[in-house]
Amino acid sequence: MDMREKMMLKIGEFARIGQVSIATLRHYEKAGLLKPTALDAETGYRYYLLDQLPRLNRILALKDLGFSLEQIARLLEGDLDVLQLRGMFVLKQAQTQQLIETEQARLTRIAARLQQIEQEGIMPTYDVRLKEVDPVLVASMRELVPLGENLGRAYSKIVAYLSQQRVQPLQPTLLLLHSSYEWHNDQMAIDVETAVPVPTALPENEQISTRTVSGGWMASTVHTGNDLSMGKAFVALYNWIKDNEYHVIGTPRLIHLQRAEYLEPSQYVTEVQFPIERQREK
Amino acid sequence: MDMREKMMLKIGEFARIGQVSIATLRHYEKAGLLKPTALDAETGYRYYLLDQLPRLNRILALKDLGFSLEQIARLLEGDLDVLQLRGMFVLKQAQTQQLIETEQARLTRIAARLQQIEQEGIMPTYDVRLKEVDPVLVASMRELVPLGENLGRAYSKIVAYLSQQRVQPLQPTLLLLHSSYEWHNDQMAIDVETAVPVPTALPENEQISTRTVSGGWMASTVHTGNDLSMGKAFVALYNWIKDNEYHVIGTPRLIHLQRAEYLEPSQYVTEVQFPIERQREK
DNA sequence: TTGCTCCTCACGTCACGTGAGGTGGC
DNA sequence: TTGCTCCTCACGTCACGTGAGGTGGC
Repeated sequence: MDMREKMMLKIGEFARIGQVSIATLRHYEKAGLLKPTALDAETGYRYYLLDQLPRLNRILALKDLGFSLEQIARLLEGDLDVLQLRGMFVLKQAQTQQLIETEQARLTRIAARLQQIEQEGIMPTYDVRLKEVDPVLVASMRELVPLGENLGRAYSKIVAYLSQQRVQPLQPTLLLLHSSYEWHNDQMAIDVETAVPVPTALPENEQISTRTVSGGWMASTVHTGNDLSMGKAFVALYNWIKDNEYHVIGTPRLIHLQRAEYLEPSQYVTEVQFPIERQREK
Repeated sequence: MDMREKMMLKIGEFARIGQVSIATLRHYEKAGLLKPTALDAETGYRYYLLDQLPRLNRILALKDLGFSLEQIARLLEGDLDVLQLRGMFVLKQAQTQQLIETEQARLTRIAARLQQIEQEGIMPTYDVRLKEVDPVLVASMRELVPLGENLGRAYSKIVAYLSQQRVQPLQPTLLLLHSSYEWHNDQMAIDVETAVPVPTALPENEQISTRTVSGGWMASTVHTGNDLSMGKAFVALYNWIKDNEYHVIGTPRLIHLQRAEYLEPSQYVTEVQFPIERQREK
């Protein structure tokens, strides 16, 4: 090699100086980010100049800022004006900020789980999920149900009315718990609305009306078994909502995913939902 | 279907209730996480029971905590004792914490870049990288070099000595800048050590000694061109170190990656390194 | 002749998403 | 017959890492 020329580096040397793997350099070539200055036509050997080191460093610096190779290619093209350049960095900044917040929330949930595991010595029974539900049209009836009685006793009345109106009830039935237990006629009672989804509005009845139950974000868990054993599901939901800095903004709901006369109560499957909202910032 | 049996759900219904995609359910089956209760041998249709919803929710909750499907499989196996269970969560917590710190650091770097772009209206010239370098054995000579003179003027003396000792100098030469400019004999001068890597120790000489230059973490950037225009590289390094909450813990180094008599100074390639350390926590 | 470095495919990663091409029940 | 739902491959994603099988220069 002519000593008066700049040093040509084989891929291994350039990789060592640049502190990257050979595979990375080949990958960057395929991605159009960094082409060897020379290619030996016979052997296919790649040759690099040290002049290319700043470009490699720029690629690695941008990657370190979180840009994809495709974005880096655009950034290196040089045909961006300052506003576009700034835009890409502002966007990346926002995405990174968002990611951090997501991970912080995750950390909170992990810590809550860990505490449960340490207290109970086992994986908690109920898994809470955040979900968005759609509004739904229902035929509903609201009443005070004395303690101990079947919460959904209005269900058969609604079904009878629907059948009389020749309307098919849609699965599954919702119960909206408008209050906790309270006194009513010397008994503890609960103010509950039984709501059966229907495909279309019905004429009013003195007891049964058609309305739209609102949708929105819910903290949700699934309970298997009879209604009396549902307390822990409520506790799990409450704790999750508290630990994750949400708060309740409406009536709790029970969704009778699996329930029928011919089933044992131990086979019932009920989803419990609490409508929630992010805690306001302090 | 016998009405006295539990409802069998087709994959689409189960997916809708569980708020996941059909592809996800099929994927979880392949991963051994959630098998349909029944498979129609003729059609291949998958059938699920609502009883499986809690398991799906558990899978999704664990995924939401950041576990991989393989880890979730282990967590669901149930053959973990509390210590192992706790261990997996503690590990995940630590990893998440680590990730957040990494992203925070990234955010700091993005903000610094963004500020540079807004001030200079262009992508900064120098890209700083963090790298770890190995200790290296060198033949070195330290002297005070007056302002304006070639910093590496000791280089030829060392090379001559090495040649006399029949030792090949290894590329590339290092300069260690032991001080900034200071007064010396009525002139500004800089205390600089020229260090040529050698494969083996040499006998002492009144001017040239063999020693090991320490390794460690460096903030590094690459300058192309002559030494006089190197100021901006130093500024870029200083700012990066400050912005990223490191601090300098040793002498700056210049590495003559590309430099020779026959080259134009504009073709010189020099790496500038500052040994650094994480800022102590407040 | 033996290492050493380089070459080009091709496949794997992770958790699915997205067709392509085909079948079964109302 | 026409939608609708389901089926099974197969490929793509992103930035490389890791062989397998082969070649060129000291």
